Amino acid sequence: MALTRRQREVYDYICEFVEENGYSPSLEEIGAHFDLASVATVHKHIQHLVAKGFLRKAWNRSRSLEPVTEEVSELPTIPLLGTVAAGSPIEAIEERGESIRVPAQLMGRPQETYALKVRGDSMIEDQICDGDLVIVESRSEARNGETVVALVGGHDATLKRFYRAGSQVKLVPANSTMQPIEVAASDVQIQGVVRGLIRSY
Amino acid sequence: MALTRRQREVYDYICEFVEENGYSPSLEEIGAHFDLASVATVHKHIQHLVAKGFLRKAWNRSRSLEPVTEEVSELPTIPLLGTVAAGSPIEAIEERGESIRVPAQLMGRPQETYALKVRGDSMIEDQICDGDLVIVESRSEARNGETVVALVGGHDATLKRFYRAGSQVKLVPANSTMQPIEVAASDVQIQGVVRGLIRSY
DNA sequence: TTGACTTTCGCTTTGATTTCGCGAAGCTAG
DNA sequence: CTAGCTTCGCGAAATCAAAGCGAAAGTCAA
Repeated sequence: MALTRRQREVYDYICEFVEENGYSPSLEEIGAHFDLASVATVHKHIQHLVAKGFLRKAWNRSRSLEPVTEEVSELPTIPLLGTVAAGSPIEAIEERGESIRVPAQLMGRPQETYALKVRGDSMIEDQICDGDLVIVESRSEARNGETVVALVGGHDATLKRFYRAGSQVKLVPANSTMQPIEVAASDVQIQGVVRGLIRSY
Repeated sequence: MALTRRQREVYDYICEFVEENGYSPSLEEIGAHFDLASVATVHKHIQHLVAKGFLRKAWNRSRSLEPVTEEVSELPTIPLLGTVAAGSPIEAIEERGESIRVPAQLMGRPQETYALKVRGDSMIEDQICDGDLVIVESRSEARNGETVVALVGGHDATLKRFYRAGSQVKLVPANSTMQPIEVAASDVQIQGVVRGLIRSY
């Protein structure tokens, strides 16, 4: 989406104006700067800029122009859904409404990622410990060996390693003092796969 | 959400007032400053500012205006300085010029925080493994038990647990197959203390 | 209770944005 | 070259939001 020369000039002027004044110029002011006799002209330029993604604006709102800054490294915000038991499955995921920001490198598809606070030490041998935040990508399938959030029996969420053999699924804790859970694949619902981890000391 | 000129003026005045007096102006005072005859006008401006996220206020409380500091979207960027050996000290910290953004909850003082990529498995029992990114707060002193980045003999950076007994310092790897380093306090320079950890699968 | 504030209501004015239809240039493909 | 496209420009009318007034009612803290 390339701009024409005129559009570029208008865009630059708007940016400059906003930078300087803290509010956006009116169509008339823009027109005056370019010696244009009709605001309709300015309006059309702005529509093009919006269409091409260089500007955002609210409809029919005074001075609502906003240059779109290509925030290269804007941190995605994802919801913190609740707590997941790393040990025996004790509680399901529950909505808590919080949200956190995570580094982009931990994220796959932005819309389908969420965070859970880990409870218990059952994944300790995978270096996931109590209190850690795991970044989970929402998926309904997993590959062998991946660490997953799984719903067993429809109501208990748990964090385990996933292995499938035929129609049987093994959910293995990374803790040698604990036993794997082995159930029919139909009784397990994969909620997501762990993509990242954040720990705060 | 862009402001109109008037809204920006009002907002600026409120900020200035708060800055100067330590409390927020009343509607009447704001009105007086702009020669407005009705507080209703001021009230409307403030409602817009609140709606656009520039101001917060308590309902029906005198002088409860609070300019919203843009801290929410202002994400701390910290430099990724290089690699630190979690095992035997093999290489010093070296500048690589990269930088990453981290969640605010991992940060202490923004200016004095940096990240290092961990190499080796010597901190494995503290659930820090090869490839992890540790968030380090720059400090020259540490308390017993903290995980630190230390310079031993002036040139080798290493990640260890810190224990001090008198003038002796013990740097303990969290890996039972490895030996602690024990040296005079004068030979150890603490570079920083680990505050957080980020792992990407 | 009182007085210092904030909310809310209806109404007017002012200022900006939208939308119309029209025309002149300029680019581009057939 | 030229038909068909897009950009760029004009001006006027319509529409809507912002910005203002004054008065009355409601709240809170002291």
